[in-house]
Amino acid sequence: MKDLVSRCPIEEVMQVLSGRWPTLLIYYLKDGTKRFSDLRRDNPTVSHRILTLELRKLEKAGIVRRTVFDGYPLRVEYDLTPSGLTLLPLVDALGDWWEARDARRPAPQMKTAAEAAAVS
Amino acid sequence: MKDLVSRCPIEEVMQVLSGRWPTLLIYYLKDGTKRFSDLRRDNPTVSHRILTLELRKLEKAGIVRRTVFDGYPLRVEYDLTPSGLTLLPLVDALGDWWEARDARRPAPQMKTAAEAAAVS
DNA sequence: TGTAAATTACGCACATTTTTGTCACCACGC
DNA sequence: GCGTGGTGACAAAAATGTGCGTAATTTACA
Repeated sequence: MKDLVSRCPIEEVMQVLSGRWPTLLIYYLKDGTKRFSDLRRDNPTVSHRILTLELRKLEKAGIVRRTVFDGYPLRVEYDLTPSGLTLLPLVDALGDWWEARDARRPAPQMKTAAEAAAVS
Repeated sequence: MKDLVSRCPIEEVMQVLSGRWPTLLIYYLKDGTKRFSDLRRDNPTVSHRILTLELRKLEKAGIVRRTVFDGYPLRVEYDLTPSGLTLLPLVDALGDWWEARDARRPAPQMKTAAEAAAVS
């Protein structure tokens, strides 16, 4: 998703929120200020490069604030901006919608993991 | 985003909604039933292959319903499921949030396009 | 007391993986 | 041959990962 194809705000938000990490990072920052290494621990599968890139993207979007303290063993803190805080309930709502939808779905469904296993 | 790294519903929704097209398609289907070719016209930059793939993904997620009519010039219709309809306001809310955030942002900001142009 | 090693939060170059696009092709009836 | 709604093979592009280097200071150890 390098560039936009419409002037639609929906496409613009998705440009920022698309992918696995942005929403998860927002979710983890819900608890308050975190350091870079905290976020890595929260999600061990993200590479440090991608984590920095995603955080910068969120910063540019005005969702996350990055604070650098100079000193001994370098220290950078991340937290949600006021704007980011207003986004939080929307992201949560999507999660809730997904769960509710799961409950709503007709019976003959399988979890994706089970499906994958079954195909083998 | 081939597979999940957490059991978090947020990650699961994003697996479906990530990318440029899913939310835009949902948005276009807001107006009601559309045919495949209508959706292509709504968004001329999506390749037909991706359009089918995205629609199938949304179908599997229970957001979109696909109806095939057999007859002369083949005919397939797409519309939102009840579940998809409940998702709609959430997607709209994201768009609204983005616009509101734009208004909220401090003055010395540039549009990304302008930035890109300026760098050259 | 001197020296090596670890820590933190990255940036950079390169490699791999994943996603997306292109093009050709199919069946159907007109 | 046209338009409809696709599918499949292959290619290009984009996203993501890997491993190394860096700064300043602290700690480990002899």
